[in-house]
Amino acid sequence: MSHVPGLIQSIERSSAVLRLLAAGPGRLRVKEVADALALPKSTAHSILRTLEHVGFVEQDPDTARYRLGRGLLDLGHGGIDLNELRGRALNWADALASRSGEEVRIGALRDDKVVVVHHVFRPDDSVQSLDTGRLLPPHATALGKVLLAYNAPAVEAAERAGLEAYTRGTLTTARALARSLSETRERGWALSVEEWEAGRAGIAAPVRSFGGLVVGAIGISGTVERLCDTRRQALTVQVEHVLSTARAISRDLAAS
Amino acid sequence: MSHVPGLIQSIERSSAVLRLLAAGPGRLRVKEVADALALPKSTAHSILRTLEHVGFVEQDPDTARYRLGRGLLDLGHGGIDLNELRGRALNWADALASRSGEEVRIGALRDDKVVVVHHVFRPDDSVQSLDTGRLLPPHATALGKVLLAYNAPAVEAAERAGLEAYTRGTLTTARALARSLSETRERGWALSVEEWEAGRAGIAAPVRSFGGLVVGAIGISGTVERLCDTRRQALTVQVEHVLSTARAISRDLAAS
DNA sequence: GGCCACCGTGCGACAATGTCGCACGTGCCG
DNA sequence: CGGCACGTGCGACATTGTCGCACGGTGGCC
Repeated sequence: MSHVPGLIQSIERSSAVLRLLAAGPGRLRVKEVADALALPKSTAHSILRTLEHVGFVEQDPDTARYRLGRGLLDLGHGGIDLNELRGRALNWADALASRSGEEVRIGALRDDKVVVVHHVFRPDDSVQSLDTGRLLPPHATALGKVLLAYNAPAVEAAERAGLEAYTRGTLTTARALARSLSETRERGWALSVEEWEAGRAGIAAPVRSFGGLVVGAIGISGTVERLCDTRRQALTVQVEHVLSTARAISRDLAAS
Repeated sequence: MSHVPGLIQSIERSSAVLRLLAAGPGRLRVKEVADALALPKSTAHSILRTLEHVGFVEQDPDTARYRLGRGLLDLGHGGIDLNELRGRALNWADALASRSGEEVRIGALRDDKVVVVHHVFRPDDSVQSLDTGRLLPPHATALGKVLLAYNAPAVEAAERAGLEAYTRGTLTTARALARSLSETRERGWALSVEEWEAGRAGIAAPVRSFGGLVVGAIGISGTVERLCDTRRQALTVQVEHVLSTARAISRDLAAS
């Protein structure tokens, strides 16, 4: 049927599918959805498959019928399942630690703070404390800057909470932070050099789920000498290690 | 970014937009959405415009920022706004009445019954009762058969409630009803000849909103002699009147 | 108060993408 | 046990979504 140009047809159709499923309590067959919207079976099935993938609809394993999914409710209570992120990232984190020779952290935003979801020690180091579950300041760490770069409200919240200075290098003004976040977006990864602890640096990159939504960040941290060159710029090899790992986890999440 | 083939990219993206908007309490700018999902501004804007059109997001008129819309909540409480359907159909209903020379009804499903949303009298007839707000049986009227044809759960409900016989022509078996509904889907309009009241017939067609979702039906009713030929088949001219009017209202709704 | 930069919006062309037809295998109903 | 109808997957085509660019307006900074 004629559809208004300038609007995305498949999104209109998917919203119609959701409305249709919401209209009645009964679960619907593919054929019924196709009939209701005057679509070919294939097209309806393709839309349903995608909606199922993103969690907006669920398919009853027995009857093969579709109903609304839990993902829609989560929109109200807003949030990503951190356990899934952690589980998906476990394998890759170890590999990153051994390849880079540095400790690895995986983080996500929670209440305007960075929560460390997973932590892998530096391979050849003995005395380290387990950071899992710990909260980090978003504006002073590479992990945090990645998460802020792709989440505007969190930036405002962080500024409202005050940009506390931990070292002389900590970004304490909204201007400086905004510039750093913009740089992070452009190149796709974040760098933090002595902004949180003296002598230490961090490199982090975003972990994306389907649609490109940033659901977390993964990064390495170590001494400035090991992560940076003499001009305090991040070493390309280490950046590549982080980036490729982040992309691998993203691909993994998107295929779930 | 690489996306899984077999899935619809724009739907994945739109779900990511919704999740992003749900993640924080703050309203987001187009730029912020685009940055967060690593999309060009244009693409993000196109997705947001479509989501706004279907009611899943709303744009603050002052700040131009986007937030989640009421349409998402309506999914939980499932239902179409009947007032909008009525308002949109008012003008066209009058025109249909004068062109066809018959009375016009607009109906929608409510609790497995057909509720008459709007009613226009037959032009040259004086004594008629206003049907607006009245409930009609779905299986015995043309309006109802259109609505059932595109809503499978309602069919089950109607069968559970019992297919009451009003005349000798009323379809009282699930089989006969299913066949009639299938026929209705194929040709895109419904016919009812002496199934509800003796001597009277009805012709109805679906009113579709965006995505093709059937939100209501519009039809004419009159004596069998005026609506049908000698073989009790619907007159082509009257069918065309109903169909073109239904299409016009659908276009109107889709452009809202 | 003026300037500049950024943002929201719209258009157009290209190519990627969604759509559609067809066919397979399966489960249910008769 | 046979037949039908449904869910699912694949592939080719053409439509459609995407992206780059440019305009007008607004807000912020100096």
